[in-house]
Amino acid sequence: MKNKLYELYGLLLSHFGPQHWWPGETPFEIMVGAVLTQNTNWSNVSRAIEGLKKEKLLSFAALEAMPHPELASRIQASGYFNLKAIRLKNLLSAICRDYEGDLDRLFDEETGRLRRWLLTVKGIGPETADSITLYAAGKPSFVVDAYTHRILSRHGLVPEEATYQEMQELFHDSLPPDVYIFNEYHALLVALGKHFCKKKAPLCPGCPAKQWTGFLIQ
DNA sequence: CACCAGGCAAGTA
DNA sequence: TACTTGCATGGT
Repeated sequence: MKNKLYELYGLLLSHFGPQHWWPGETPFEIMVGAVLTQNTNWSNVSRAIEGLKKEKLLSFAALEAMPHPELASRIQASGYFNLKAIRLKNLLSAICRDYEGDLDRLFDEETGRLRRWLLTVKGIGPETADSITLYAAGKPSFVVDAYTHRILSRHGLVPEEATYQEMQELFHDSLPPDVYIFNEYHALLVALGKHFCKKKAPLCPGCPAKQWTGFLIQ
């Protein structure tokens, strides 16, 4: 009862079951997906990634060498394709510059160092940095997204104007720094958000998911 | 038809 | 510092 966030985790896990994120097979694929899914439905991202896979182009070397117009057209289905082509290239170029193009070396960095390095890349913001850190590198940095903010604020657990850092600290202070828990918890919040906490949905006292909101509202 | 989706950076005052 | 705007596809 004193740690609502940890309690919510258990409740979500028992209702939705393990989500087994990220939906990607390799750290590289996860990193690419993290950039492509910025403000975008996953089904569109998935189409773009499957297209690259089909042509055997989903590799560091292939994408790094690909001219901008071709990369943009190949990721068209993910939306914002010109922007995302540049962002992906920025990231790959920076890895070449600072880590000799060696993803394993980048992902061997200590959690905080890795996250801060990712944030220096233009086009990588806090959520994308944390997604890569947690899901591609396997380090415990909690991912906060639009659903997380909506769910927390609608339950009165944070003010509407809470910042990314404030929400992340709330999770970091409430949970053991466990990669498995961070992984599942974020995925479960997305699952919950998709079902019951959409933008236009009624606020939580009246929302349809009585099973999980009941205990939070009291 | 309008609205939304697992953001981010640049522009304006 | 505090808002606002551009980026773009595909599903409901």
